[in-house]
Amino acid sequence: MQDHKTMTQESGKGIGLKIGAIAKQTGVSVGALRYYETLGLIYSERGDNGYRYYAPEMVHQVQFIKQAQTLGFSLEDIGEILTVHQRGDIPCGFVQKLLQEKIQQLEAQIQEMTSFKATLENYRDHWATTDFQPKPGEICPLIETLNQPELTRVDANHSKPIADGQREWGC
Amino acid sequence: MQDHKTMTQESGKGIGLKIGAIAKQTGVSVGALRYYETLGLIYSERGDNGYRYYAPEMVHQVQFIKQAQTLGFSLEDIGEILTVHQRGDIPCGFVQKLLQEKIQQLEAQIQEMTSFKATLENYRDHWATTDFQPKPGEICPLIETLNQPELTRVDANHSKPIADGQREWGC
DNA sequence: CTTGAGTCTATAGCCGGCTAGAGGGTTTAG
DNA sequence: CTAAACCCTCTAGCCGGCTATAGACTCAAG
Repeated sequence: MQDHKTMTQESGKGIGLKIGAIAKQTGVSVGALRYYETLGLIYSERGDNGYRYYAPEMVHQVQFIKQAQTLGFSLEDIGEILTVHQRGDIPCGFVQKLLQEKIQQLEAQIQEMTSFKATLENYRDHWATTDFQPKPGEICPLIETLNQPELTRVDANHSKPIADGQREWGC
Repeated sequence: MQDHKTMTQESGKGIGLKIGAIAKQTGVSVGALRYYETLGLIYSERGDNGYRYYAPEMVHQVQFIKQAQTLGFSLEDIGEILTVHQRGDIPCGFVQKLLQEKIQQLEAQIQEMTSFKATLENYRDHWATTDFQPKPGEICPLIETLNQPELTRVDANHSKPIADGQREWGC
């Protein structure tokens, strides 16, 4: 016995669940559900009143979508998974392939960000030991002197900075 | 002696540089320059023809914007830096503060992504040792069994997975 | 004088995953 | 019966940093 409201909506005329019932049971907003339908992730039958009526299995399908999102899958990915499923095939192999791709993308992004962070730390540490006084026409010598090759080429080697002595950070 | 075309545009009536000249000298598109102007990052005087005429210093200012972008600063950040500069203050301290914030945000993102990646790897490795056969009504048991607490709580401890034996991945 | 290159404004679109609102019709609880 | 709660479609907006049109004007070279 769920709650009263849900019950009446579920039974009603035996056609199916209205969109609000799906929303309540899944925690996904009505707007999002309509959006999923435009993407073909879920589907419904329409009553004479124009209302969407969903088969009870759609609750599960929406939960599946939510779950897949927590794994970082895009709605497009999820659409492909569901397409495989609806062809009658088992999408697990495909899901594993997608997951492996996600992991690799993540790895690449992490590397990129780590390297970038090292570059920024490099700048920060270098700047921390420098006095600044913009030359006429300069905005911020910190940024404007970045073209110096030793600074721009560092790339994740932040242990031993730059500072070869005689650079004219003359500001 | 730059090239001929640029020369004529630069001199002209002595009013300033037209937008195309700025674009050529900085490598920033005309559209982007107009966009910067709507954000207040650069400014121009208008001729009687309605054209923008830029002071030569604007070339430098646009290069500054580009350079600051390579450090990960948003155009909004850059606008604030330029505001400080145009007040007559030296923005270096402010820039250092912003940079430090960027580094910390980056660090937080990297940690988050690393942890997330570990979770995904955990799933992947667990799934690699499992046979899949969806139960009736299931779409992909890989995804649908994620609610099991040992799997969802892993968090960056990917060395010793889960698999306590008797789980009914009965599919 | 003509033609092509440059400039102007204003608007729409992109990426993803929605949310919010207007302006209607329908259903349901009391 | 009535009012609230629900449902519908269509449109616009968000985030950032632009790009890409359309339609009109101006300028420079031959």
